[in-house]
Amino acid sequence: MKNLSQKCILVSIFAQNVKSYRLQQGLSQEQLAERAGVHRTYIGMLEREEKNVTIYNIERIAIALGLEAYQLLKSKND
Amino acid sequence: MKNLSQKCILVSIFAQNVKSYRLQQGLSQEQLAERAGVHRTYIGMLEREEKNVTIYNIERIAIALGLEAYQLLKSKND
DNA sequence: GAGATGCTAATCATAGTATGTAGATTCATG
DNA sequence: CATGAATCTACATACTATGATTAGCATCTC
Repeated sequence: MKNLSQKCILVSIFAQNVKSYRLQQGLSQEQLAERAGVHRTYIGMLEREEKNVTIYNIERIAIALGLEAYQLLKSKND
Repeated sequence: MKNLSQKCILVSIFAQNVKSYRLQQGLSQEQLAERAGVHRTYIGMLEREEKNVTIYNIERIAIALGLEAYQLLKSKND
C-alpha cells in the first residue's frame, strides 16, 4: 500500500488530522491505540499514510479522540 | 458483514447519506456506480449497510456526488 | 417488456492485526 | 559529562479476516 496518498487525498488528510489531534491531546501512538482498541503499530501506519482505513476504524479512532468522525476527514484549511 | 450497523453508527449514517444525496440528484444506483467507478451492486450493498467501506471508496463516491467526503459522514440532524 | 434494486455466491486483493528490530529522544544518576 | 534505562516511533514482514469486484437471478414497479 505504498504511494496511497497519490491516489487518495483523504488518506493524507485523515493521517494529518489523527496525528495533529493526538499530539494536541498529548497522547502517544500507543495510548491512542489502546483507547481505540487497535494495535500500537496500526496508528503509526495510518499516520504514515500506509493504510486504506475503513469507516469502522475511523469511528473508533474518532471516539478515542473525543471527536465526531467527520472532523477527521475535514481539511483544516477550509 | 451482517448487522454491521449495530456495531458502527457511521456505516448507517454513510448509507443514508449516499442514498439521500443520490436520489436528490435523480441518479440510479447504476448511474452513481458508473460515475464513481465501482460496480452497480456495490452501491446497493453500501446503501443496505452491508459493507465496511474504506476511505478511498468514500472519496470516490463523494466526488461522484459532487460533495466533500466529510459530508457523507455527517448526520443530517446536527 | 423495461428499468431499477435486492440478494447470493464466488474470487481476488488487501485491510486488520501482530511480532520483532532499530533508531531517536528524554531523563535520571553516578 | 557519560551511560544506561525507559519511552516513542519507524519499519519490515507475515498471517488471516474481510473489503472490493463481478456474475447471475429474483422481485417489484411502471
